Amino acid sequence: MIAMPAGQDGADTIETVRAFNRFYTNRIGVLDRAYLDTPYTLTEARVIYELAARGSTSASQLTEELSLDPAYLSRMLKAFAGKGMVDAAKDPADGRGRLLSLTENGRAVAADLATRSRESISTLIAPLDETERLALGASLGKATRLLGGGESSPAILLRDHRAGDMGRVIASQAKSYVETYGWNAEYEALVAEICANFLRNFDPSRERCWIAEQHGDLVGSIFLVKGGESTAKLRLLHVDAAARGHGLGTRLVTECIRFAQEAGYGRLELWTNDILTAARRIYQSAGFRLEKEEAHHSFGQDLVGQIWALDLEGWQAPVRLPEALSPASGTPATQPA
Amino acid sequence: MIAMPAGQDGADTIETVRAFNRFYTNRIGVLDRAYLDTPYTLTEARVIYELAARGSTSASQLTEELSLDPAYLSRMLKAFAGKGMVDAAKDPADGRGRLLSLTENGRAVAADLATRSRESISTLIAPLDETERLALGASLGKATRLLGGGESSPAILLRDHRAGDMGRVIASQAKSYVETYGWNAEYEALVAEICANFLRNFDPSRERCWIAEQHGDLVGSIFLVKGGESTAKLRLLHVDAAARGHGLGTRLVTECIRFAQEAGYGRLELWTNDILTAARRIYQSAGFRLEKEEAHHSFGQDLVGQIWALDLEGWQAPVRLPEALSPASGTPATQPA
DNA sequence: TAAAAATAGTTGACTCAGTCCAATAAATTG
DNA sequence: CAATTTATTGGACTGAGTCAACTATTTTTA
Repeated sequence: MIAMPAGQDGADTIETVRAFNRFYTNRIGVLDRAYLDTPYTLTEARVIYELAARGSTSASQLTEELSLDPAYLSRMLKAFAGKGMVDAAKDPADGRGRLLSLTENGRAVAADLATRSRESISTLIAPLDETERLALGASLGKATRLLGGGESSPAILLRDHRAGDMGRVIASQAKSYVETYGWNAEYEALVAEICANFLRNFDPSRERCWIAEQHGDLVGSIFLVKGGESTAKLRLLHVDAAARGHGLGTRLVTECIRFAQEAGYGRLELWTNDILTAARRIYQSAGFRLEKEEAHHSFGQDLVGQIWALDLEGWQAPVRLPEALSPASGTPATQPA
Repeated sequence: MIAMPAGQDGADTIETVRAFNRFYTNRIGVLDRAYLDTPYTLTEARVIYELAARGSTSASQLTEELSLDPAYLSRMLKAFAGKGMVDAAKDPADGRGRLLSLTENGRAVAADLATRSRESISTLIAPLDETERLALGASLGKATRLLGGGESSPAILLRDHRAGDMGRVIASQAKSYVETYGWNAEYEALVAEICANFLRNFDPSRERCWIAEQHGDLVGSIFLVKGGESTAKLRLLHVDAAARGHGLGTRLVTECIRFAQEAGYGRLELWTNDILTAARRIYQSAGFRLEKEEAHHSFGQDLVGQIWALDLEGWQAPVRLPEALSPASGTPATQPA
């Protein structure tokens, strides 16, 4: 009746990758033979693409990047030069090397190849509907990034919440706290209640939720809700393990404080637990002071709850170098005594 | 402050696939040249793999599947036969064709190739931690399935809820109802409340949640909770668009009813809305009767709520052919008058 | 600073994976 | 039974990619 969880350990990953490899060589490899109906080989096309992508390069860089035989590449470039596709100028810095670049003509060929490549992929994904296309793009993008092919820029976007985001926040927080601290389902219930109340009573002018997204995945969040007369409450700060080390927590807290200030609140409060040291450091650096501590038993654990507060009057974001995230990097002046 | 949603339309998908293609040929293609340190070409290895995978085949099937030149394959098979790797028996059914199969020897070669392939991939994913490996497997698996390489078997598993599942349920339902029926955030709030209460008051002997998972994605869910003396409530039935057409809804409802019966309830109730016709059909086929209808304004819409009920005394699952899912497929005998 | 070693690229010679075309032989069709 | 189609094979070829040897520089080292 109830089946096993879909276990996928290391060995299983290998089999999945192997299956993908076979599938991909069968399906895509077909398109490569007489590359896209052009007089060029797949390898030639790769060289042309690489030349177009980098402004000008050396032959050795190309052999390196594309794992080509230097002799083979040399002949290929000679042929390209013969057709007026590439310019090979002496490298002024190094007499041995030559600087290669595409001519106008060569760039036209590159553009043509790119168009054909797009068309061929367009055919490939033709049977997919929009949702499936998005899923495919996300999957292959993620695979590329995981295998080290993507740019290293994290590109984390902050945006307002949309349909389904509360659920994603609940899921990511519950999973994280259960796995990291062994908290029980009570925590997921609490987060769900908070989120439900947020949606029910949401007042856009005085409340807000920030969703941090990276490549379409939710990687962090923070909420600001009314707490009383002129008091706002910061809630549910969370940064996913995968996105830590980029100052996202600080960024979220800063956004939140700034909005609270603009919305006219005088004081910002938050409740947290002492074991969440990373979060505490962020609060401290932002200027929060610890107001109260109290032991409690929740989420199946003995914990120490903490209430922190920040005076929003004249608050200014502490100056910190972007990406400088070591615990000591907060300027001491902004830390409470 | 607030950035654009990470828009990824059709054109964007194409670019992602192209980038992946380039990356993959550069990264993986390298491994292919002198295939895995064996005397075999990549193409030869593909043929060997295919022969190992199918018990016995014809040459024409291989050329078809791997897009090979028949002449080329013929020569290759001859060479394999010479080395005692393949057996080519006359096809009794068709005198023109021959049935190909690997010999003991050939199977040993296939096993060796598989091992080397696994090792090479193991190296490739060595820098990834466990979470990243799982993500890679999931991504490539999904890409394979999307592009039509996976087995068509849906393989939907039902299991109890785990940490984070409530969040996933909330997210998928909210997204789905907002997109399909234009419901507002009130609905997400309601689902979140229901889930929170479920977790808070969860009584494993009399309550239960089923999560339907396909390839690691949540594709459906259903809840059973206490409703009163001897009455149980069925809640939050949902089947994701991607998983419809496999009888999952019926399967979930059947599981739920069966559990309710075993748990000793006498009556099962549920609340739904008349616009959810697919769900209603499932309830009807299972034997539920419409007890009450009432117009209400919720989720930003004018809706008609319905209460359905089922007498659990002596209930038996209606007989239906597996995968026979057309609305009329429920046997009339089991449908309420 | 001169000799040795490494780097960047070129050229010649070669091979073998993969292609194209035609032939053969059995099976199917009209 | 002639005509056509399907399954496979053989001959002939080509050109992508490899290996080794060589020149021209630059860098290292003794």
